[in-house]
Amino acid sequence: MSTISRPTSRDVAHEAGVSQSTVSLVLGDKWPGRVSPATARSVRSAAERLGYRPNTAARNLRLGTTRTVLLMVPTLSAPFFGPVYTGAARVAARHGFGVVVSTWPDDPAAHPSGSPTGGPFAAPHEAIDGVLASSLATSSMITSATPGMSGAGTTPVVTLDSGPAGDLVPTVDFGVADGMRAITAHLVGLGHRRVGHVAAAVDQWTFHARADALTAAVAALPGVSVVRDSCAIDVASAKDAATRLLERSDRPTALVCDDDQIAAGAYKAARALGLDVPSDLSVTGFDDVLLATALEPELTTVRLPAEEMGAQGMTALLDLLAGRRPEPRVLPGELIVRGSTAPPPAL
Amino acid sequence: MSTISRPTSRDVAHEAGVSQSTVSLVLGDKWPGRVSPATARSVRSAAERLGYRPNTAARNLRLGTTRTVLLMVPTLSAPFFGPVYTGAARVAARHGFGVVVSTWPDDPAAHPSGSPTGGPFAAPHEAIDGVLASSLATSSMITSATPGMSGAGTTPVVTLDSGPAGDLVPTVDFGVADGMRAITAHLVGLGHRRVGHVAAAVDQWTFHARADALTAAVAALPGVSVVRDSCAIDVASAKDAATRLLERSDRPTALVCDDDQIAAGAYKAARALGLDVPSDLSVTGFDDVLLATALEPELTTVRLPAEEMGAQGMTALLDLLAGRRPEPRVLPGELIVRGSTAPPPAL
DNA sequence: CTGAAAGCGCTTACAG
DNA sequence: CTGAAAGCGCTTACAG
Repeated sequence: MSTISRPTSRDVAHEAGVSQSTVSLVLGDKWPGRVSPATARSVRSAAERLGYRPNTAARNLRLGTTRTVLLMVPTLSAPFFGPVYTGAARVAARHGFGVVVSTWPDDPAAHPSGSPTGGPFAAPHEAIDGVLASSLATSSMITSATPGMSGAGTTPVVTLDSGPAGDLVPTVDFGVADGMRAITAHLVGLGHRRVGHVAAAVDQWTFHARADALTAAVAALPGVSVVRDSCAIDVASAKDAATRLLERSDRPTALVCDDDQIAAGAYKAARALGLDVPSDLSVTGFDDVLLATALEPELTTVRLPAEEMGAQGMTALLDLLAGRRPEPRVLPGELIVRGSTAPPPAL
Repeated sequence: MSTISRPTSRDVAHEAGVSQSTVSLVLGDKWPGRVSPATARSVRSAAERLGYRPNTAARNLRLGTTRTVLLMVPTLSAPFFGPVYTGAARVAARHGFGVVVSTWPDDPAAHPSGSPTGGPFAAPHEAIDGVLASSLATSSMITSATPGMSGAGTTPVVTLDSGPAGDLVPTVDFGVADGMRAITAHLVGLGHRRVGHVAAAVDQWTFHARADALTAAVAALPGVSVVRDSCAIDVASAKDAATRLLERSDRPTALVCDDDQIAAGAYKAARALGLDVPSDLSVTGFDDVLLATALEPELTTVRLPAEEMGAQGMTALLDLLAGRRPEPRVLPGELIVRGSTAPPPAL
């Protein structure tokens, strides 16, 4: 064995006194019935002794796969997507896969000089076996979710948090509609009748679903009404939108916010108008990121299992790569009641 | 050309009417002086026509490199490390490198069942060309920063936010000491004389540096004193630590917090004690993550260019891989004065 | 200036 | 049960 460079399967073969192909069979777990148990044992121990680890590039070249999947997210600067990656990478690693991340071309942080290629995707730096596409715009749904750089054929895709897709593609979604219904029930149970919705002006399935679910939930309840304004997902825009809602003559007594960051903006709007949260105004969020418990009072919100979504998405993609057709999955959100919601002020 | 699978350099050669090696020379930009310009042009156009992209696995196998670097961070669930990754990946992509992320083994989210291998590192799923190691514990500094899984020889390492390392390893750090000095000067300029330090009880260089810098800055100013308490980096622990400081008989008029999340805990402690920020108590943070402007009042803090650190770290690692010895770099933080600091209350 | 050939380290028929 | 051999798609001496 050479001590300079890392050992190859030939080194292991030499050490064990067998041929290189036998090593490959044993270490690839294809040996039962083809190699004697004793030989298999000696190969394993030789490999261990030498600290052998197979060369990924060689295996990939031979097999025509990369054991790499691409996770596409809107941005990595938002607190929500780190955990999605973590979950996906954990499951991937268990199966010898790596995960590379790419942000959509319109994320200025990742593509300062503009996207080099056409289409909705930035070309990844290397070939990939599959794509995990998170938070797609409703319009770009399925067709464009198939990157064009794969030469011919189609790259297997699983969409995350992008809504149902029939049989076209496996999906993993959050139960956002149930989450919105839980928020509505909670607020109405507290006595609220005029609800404001501070909606994210972002063309993603999840936000359309949130708005639709709130509208539907309120419509089912006589005497309850909802007014809506929308904003970008940043605190300043959210504060402006919330202020517009709170300056209406029929001021809402509760503000349902499309995510936790927007809720932070609603807090600011309330304070600026001299309204106390929660005694004058109830506020709810969505996601349950760190921010939710950093705010004062702590935020009533719907917890979305981001890491679990990454993990389940990767599991589905692995199934797909193995030729199976994974069922659509929906991960339930959980209403977490904290200090930002209370009965509306007495009339 | 086969329409089934993706084109290889042989397909391009056939299309251009040249040999495969000529294609390789041209596309690898090694042609000047060895291939005629006309031939080079025709190869390029053939490659373009076919949508040729070189097979990474084959190149890696031939060259013995992976064009993959490993970014090791404490956790991806904290808002700080997403941008570090983004910056590193951006520079890497420009040079045909990919970045895989791994968290230290003690991150429970990423390693639910414990770390399989010994040593301070979880083994990455594949071979790598280099390591970007962020936020090392002071004790584990250099020696353990060299993963043992690279067979023989050493894997090139650049440390981020882990302090100076002499000539042992290239480093990229933040100017945290200057940042602390700026905070101190700001507070003392406002009239504060009793400062509390809510320190992160985390064994990383950056936090030791923050504490030391604050101690030194205060020691240089007659009549100014500092008291210190420490906590884990979460809002609840920070609230407790801040409360202990604020219940002292010589209550500080300003709380210098080791990061923005800790500052959020300080806000809570203040509110619980009926103290207004900033009229009764000034609070400062560190990092300037999203949270800083979500809080009310918005937080005076030191902005740390996280994405820039990722980018510069990758640049340094690329230099190192090219055989150069990149100089240590220090990225200055910037004091951002917002609404959480004001003169101390009149006596 | 151009091409034929070796070889990176694997996996997998195929022959014995 | 075991081994010799082909070949994945590149890069780079080497020969012409």
